[in-house]
Amino acid sequence: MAIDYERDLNPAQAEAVRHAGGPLLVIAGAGSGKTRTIVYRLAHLVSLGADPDSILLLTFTRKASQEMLRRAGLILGHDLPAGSGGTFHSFAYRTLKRHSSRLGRPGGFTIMDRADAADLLAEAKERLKLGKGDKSFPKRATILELVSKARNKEVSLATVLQAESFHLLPYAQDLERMSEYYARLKADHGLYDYDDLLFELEKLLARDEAAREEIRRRYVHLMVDEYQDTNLVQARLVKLMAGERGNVMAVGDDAQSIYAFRGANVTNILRFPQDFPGAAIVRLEQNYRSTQPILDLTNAILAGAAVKFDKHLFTTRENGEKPALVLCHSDASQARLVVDKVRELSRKYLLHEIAVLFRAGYQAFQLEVLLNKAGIRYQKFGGIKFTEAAHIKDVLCYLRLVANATDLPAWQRSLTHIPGVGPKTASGVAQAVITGEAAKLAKYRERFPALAELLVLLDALRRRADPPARTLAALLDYYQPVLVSAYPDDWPRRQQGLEELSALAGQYRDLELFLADVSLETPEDEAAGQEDILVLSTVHSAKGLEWPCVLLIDLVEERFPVRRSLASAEDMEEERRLLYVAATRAKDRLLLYVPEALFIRHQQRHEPARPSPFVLEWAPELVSRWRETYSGGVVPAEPARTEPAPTLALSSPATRPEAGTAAPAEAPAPKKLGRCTHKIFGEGKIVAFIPPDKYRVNFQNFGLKVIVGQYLSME
DNA sequence: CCACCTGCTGTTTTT
DNA sequence: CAGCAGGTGG
Repeated sequence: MAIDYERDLNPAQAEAVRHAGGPLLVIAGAGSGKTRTIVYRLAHLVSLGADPDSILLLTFTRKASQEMLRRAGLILGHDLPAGSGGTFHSFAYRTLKRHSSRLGRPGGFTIMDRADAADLLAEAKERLKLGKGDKSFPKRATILELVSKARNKEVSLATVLQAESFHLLPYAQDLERMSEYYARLKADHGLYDYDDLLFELEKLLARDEAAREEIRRRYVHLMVDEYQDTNLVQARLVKLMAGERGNVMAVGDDAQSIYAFRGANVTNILRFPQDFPGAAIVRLEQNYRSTQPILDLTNAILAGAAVKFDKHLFTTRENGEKPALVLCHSDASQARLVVDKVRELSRKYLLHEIAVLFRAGYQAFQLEVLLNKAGIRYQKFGGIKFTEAAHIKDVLCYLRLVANATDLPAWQRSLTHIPGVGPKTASGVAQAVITGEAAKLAKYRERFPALAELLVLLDALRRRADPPARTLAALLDYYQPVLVSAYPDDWPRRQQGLEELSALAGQYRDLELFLADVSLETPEDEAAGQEDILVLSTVHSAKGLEWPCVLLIDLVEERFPVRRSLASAEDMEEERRLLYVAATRAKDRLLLYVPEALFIRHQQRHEPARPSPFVLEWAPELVSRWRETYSGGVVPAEPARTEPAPTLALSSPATRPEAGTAAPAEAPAPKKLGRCTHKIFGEGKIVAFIPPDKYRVNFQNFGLKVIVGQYLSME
């Protein structure tokens, strides 16, 4: 197979592809053909005689890794050898498993997902008798987040608390103790959390020369994508594996760093030339993805960053529609408008060429309901995963017990499904099983006949060591009545998921490997991408992907950026980069939705929302503006001119002078204090002007509120 | 002593 | 709507 490098690549891409050896850093702007460059380089190396088995492709996210391997397979004309690439975590698992005899963990090890880790922390809390009766003791999810962040950033728990949760500082000691106990529980029960995979691999490579040499011999060429998302230990792993030879190609974009929250460190990519002396550096700046109007907007988003990026993307795709900014009454009507728009677009585009993006998984709930009603098929990425669904976890826990009889969280979960058994009994039984206290166990078996049944089954399965699919089938028989009684309203739907799991298990011969893949690689959903199906995705999961049409919803304060980030300049910068990532996914059409009110669940009513501060930065010519009419249509909205009285009209957000450049005296003249109306709140009285653009309004039915002037009309 | 029920709270992103 | 704490009844 001959690849025409001259035809397919621009000079910068070709330079990266032809790079002879030694370290190479590719700074690749969004849509600049980054994946293409990696894939062509891989093909080039193979054409020069490199063994495909000797090339390792690593990234942080599973999505990006799958996409990279898929495209590499396409250009090479065949699938890459298994083990050619994956996420850092899955690579770490495979390597650790291969060297498990050297790890001093004879019983094998099980990977815990977030829920398991939280359960184990709860166990630690229980045993240490911490936080009893203290309502403000941090929740286990919060603690897990803090513990993991401390590890990822490689600082003390106290430092993390100091930096972002000072209100929890009084608990620093308790949390420290919990964290230590948690680590001990993991070691005692053959459990690894996600972070352990990376640190254990580092330990192995650093201490065990034979293992290190084996890896270095095996992987001659290392390619790391999304390098800006690596954390400290990942960067050290790359260094350890590359060795003296330093055949590392790191690809990334500092402007797309969106994982600082889990310890990703942009300085990794900035420091690459120092970490790997003599590194060649190639910059890819021509964008092949988006039209110029879309790039104008994304360049503007970056221009507002506090840390300026030395980046200005350009394209030859001069023509195209401006991004559309759509004002809608509420998030509920936004969902309806999005469905309408998807229907309209689907006349010109295939459904899978359209994506709806959002900041957090729950923001798609209303939309999902409407899509189901409209009969539009969709696939959702991000948010709750297949394997996190309760019934799937149940069954996986039985399997885990077959693979690892000391898996404490798995015991807890499996045993509490037995009638009459709760957390305490479960803990006691697990303890008795693990330590082999036969007498104690016999008592438990007597008291709970169903327990005896489960123990016999697990024992038999462990001895038989069948292929995973057969073991799973036996366990499903056992689980069936549990499923029906635990989920009386929707067990048939859940059963389908279990069948999918069975099908997946059929592809494996090794139980441990099956379990690891289930927690480290998203099992491809039944709709595997190429089908004609709409994509819903969090912005994080959309990274590295592209669509002709992108609809971005909920561009309001508190949702994008999320509320918590408003307090910290650093977090706000990450939100900005996140918005940049979202907008740069679009090739032809970009639609941005700004609801003016959000449904507040616990109050059962709508509250007004303010547009995202990022939206307020955009100059009027960057976007076309639209608003929802009261009859549910969408009409062009001329900025500012729609205001009834020019003297009262505040400059529209887009024309507002840069904050800080305008002296207070130059601020727009305040509206008269007097009566006004608001779409949601109805009639009210303006009682004060709050520069630069807000009013305090006393509404007849809602009381005092602070409202952006733009949303008030005067009588 | 412990499982189960009831009522309150507060919602990010990934491996 | 889940996750969690505190009360209750077995």
